[in-house]
Amino acid sequence: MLATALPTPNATAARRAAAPMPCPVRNGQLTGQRIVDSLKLIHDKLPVTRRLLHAGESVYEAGERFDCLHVVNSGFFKLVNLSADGREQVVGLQFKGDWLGFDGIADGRHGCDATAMDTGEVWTIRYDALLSACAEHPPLMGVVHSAMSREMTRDRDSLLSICTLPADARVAEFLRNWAESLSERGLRTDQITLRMTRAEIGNYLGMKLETVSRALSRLARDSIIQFNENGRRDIRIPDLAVLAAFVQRCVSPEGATLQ
Amino acid sequence: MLATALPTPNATAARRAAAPMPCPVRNGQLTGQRIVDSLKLIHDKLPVTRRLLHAGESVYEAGERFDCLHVVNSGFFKLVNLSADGREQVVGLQFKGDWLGFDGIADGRHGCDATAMDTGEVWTIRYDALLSACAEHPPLMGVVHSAMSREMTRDRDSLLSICTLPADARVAEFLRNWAESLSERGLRTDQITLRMTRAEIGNYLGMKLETVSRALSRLARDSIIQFNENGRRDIRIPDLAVLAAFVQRCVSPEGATLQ
DNA sequence: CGTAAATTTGATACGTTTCAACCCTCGTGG
DNA sequence: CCACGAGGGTTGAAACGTATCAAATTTACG
Repeated sequence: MLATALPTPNATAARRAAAPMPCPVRNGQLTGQRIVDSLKLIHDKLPVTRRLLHAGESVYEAGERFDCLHVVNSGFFKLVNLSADGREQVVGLQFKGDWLGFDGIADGRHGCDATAMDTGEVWTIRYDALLSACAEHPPLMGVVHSAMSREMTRDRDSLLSICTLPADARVAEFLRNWAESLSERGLRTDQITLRMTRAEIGNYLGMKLETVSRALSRLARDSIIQFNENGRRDIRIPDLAVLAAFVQRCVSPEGATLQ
Repeated sequence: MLATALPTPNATAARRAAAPMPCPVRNGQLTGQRIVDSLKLIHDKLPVTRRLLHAGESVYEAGERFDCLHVVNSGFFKLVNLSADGREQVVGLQFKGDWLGFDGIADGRHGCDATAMDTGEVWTIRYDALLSACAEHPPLMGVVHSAMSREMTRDRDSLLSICTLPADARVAEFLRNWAESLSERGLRTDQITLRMTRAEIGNYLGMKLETVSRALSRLARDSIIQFNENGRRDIRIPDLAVLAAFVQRCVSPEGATLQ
């Protein structure tokens, strides 16, 4: 039993599972509505500057002075953390409705690079303007806090996966999360196009590119995913539940289907 | 070269290092002042409820309804993220001046357990009361945002270490960060007492307890740290620079002392 | 169309985990 | 007072999973 690594009694392991958990589809729809509503609120109440970026262009870079936050309106973006000695780590993937730049608030400088992964648009908002607007329009503050809070939760779930799942399961979880993000935004989840190289995926998941490649090959061999005819960047997920079940099987290799 | 795992050109690797980086001691003093000032502001402007906790007691648990945030006034606390299937992961260690509970804002429920590691006090603040107070007293909002932002930055630095450093260096970095936290709070850094078991440290760093034990033994053998006469929970760090140098040596095993 | 980049796959090396034994400390109760 | 047991820690040997190195193949793109 993995969880016994911590002395804390694990009688409460299923607490989180016990929390109200609406069905994924409905939750996706609710989340989708939240994203749409938030974007509308931002657009209506804030002085935003629209900015179009192409793949590889950066919204900001680590070390730059922090003045603005950005909301992703389309496309998707990676956050890369850099160490002084040149190590780099993808620490986040941001989709429509997600924010960029919170990490700069504390010390007035950005701590990460934010880079477009394909063509996309961000809405740029001066932080001081945001604060003024929030003062006049409190619900806006709720939107901002929720976005920060959600980002922390996502980062921690990501850390949990990295530290507790073997490579194959990590890749499966990654695909599942990606599909979930698409679902929340009202997009189809059976057909997903990764706009990241194996090296980027591997960096994000804490493994090497070859390991990602092998994991995907195994998932395909077991028919948990399929590659499209064209290239190997398009992945079909016949059944998300099967993908989730695979992750569970990696965690508890019992034959029994518990819960 | 590790960094070539990502296609992004790495010409900018030292950007972060190039950012203004005051000497550690002075930075510690500045941070210490910030912590003191923040706590004073919170205490003056907010209706706080003081709450004393003993080792093992929880401030809140995952799944509980979110109503309040908490500021650590003394002691230290761990944040443990739980998955539905029982995996658990220490995702944060919070010291004096740090906040607890941000992760609950987004969906109204806490996503982690927050547990006291020794006797300590938190100041509990109703979230709605905090919002009202911030509306009347804007600097307070800055304090809250900074705290959230800093927590995100710290989590990402932690992820960077976990994904890019070998076990020994991770343990060394952990000790260095711990000492840095103490330094920022005006405490002595040559003598630190870990109030965590090897299993907890290992979980936090993404390795097993035996690996932590071996890493500490090796650091001690190389005189980078020393164990105290009493027990092996008290660790002396003769020279923080040597500890930092050890981490660098793990990353770039060249004999040359670059920069 | 040709070249560079990305991907796959195999063989091997390496680091961490697993399993096991043993030690130490501390609190408890015979 | 000391025997005892529980929890934490250390260390060794072997097993395991992932990284590394090295092809060969496919894909992207000027």
